[in-house]
Amino acid sequence: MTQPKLSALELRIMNELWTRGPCSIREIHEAVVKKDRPAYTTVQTMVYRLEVKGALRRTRKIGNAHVFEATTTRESVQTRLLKELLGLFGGNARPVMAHLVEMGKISKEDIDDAAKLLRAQSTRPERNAK
Amino acid sequence: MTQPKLSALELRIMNELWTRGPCSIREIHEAVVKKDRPAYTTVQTMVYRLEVKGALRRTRKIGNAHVFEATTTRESVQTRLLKELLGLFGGNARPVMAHLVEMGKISKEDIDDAAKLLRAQSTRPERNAK
DNA sequence: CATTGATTACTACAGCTGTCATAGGCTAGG
DNA sequence: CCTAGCCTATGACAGCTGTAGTAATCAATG
Repeated sequence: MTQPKLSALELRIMNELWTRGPCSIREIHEAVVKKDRPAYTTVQTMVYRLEVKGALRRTRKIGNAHVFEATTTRESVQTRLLKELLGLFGGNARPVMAHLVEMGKISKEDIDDAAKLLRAQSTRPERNAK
Repeated sequence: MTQPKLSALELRIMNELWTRGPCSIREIHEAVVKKDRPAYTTVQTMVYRLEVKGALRRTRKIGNAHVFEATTTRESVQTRLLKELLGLFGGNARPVMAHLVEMGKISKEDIDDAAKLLRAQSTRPERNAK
């Protein structure tokens, strides 16, 4: 795997980069701090670790501050997470969907949409399954 | 939260208890060892920690061996995991389903089934959503 | 150029996870 | 009753996460 597995807080940080585009530690901190309150240097540490893991990189400087940008896509990370979850659900998507419905997280439109996607895909080249 | 949050290996162990019912450490170990190979005492340690966390308990002894049984349900743990994942997906189930389709993990039947569940539910008392 | 305020770079550390070894206790077989 | 073997109870430890303090640096301002 190219993907080095990210922790919860690391994910929160990556989320900011994914939604806002490249930003400084200050910006990430301010965004993240709304939900919870890690100190500035805590965010900084995490960013450094993400850099070491290769999930982001420094692009340029503004003043003496670095600007960071994601080098992994949200998609790929989400896919990996979902795979992991599926494993814990016995590899079967059905209980996942059942839970989503049960939790009131799925609307009719969501389902129609998924059905549409599925149809579109089945007429398409082989997707892996396993 | 009553749920103390379980790690990957802890989940694997709970899975055995959930599917097989009460069993001894030896049995859990033998089941878990097929996939990977943690030593017997590694499983033992995990079981003890799960006991401390209150996710399982000792029910009786066979010879000098204890028999353990889950005290949390698979459902509740799955729900919690899914909530966590949803958070990382921005609280929205749609990208989750899209990914599942994309990964070839969802069949037409799965979708129909979910739709059925949804209909059944919508005629039913208020489920939380939010 | 000297001061000040922000930013970086580095260090530290505690709790959780996964990993197991070891020592001692108990059961079953002879 | 004694011994072999399984099981339990503990202890240890390294790596990862989250947390943050501190010292050094840099840039801008007067």
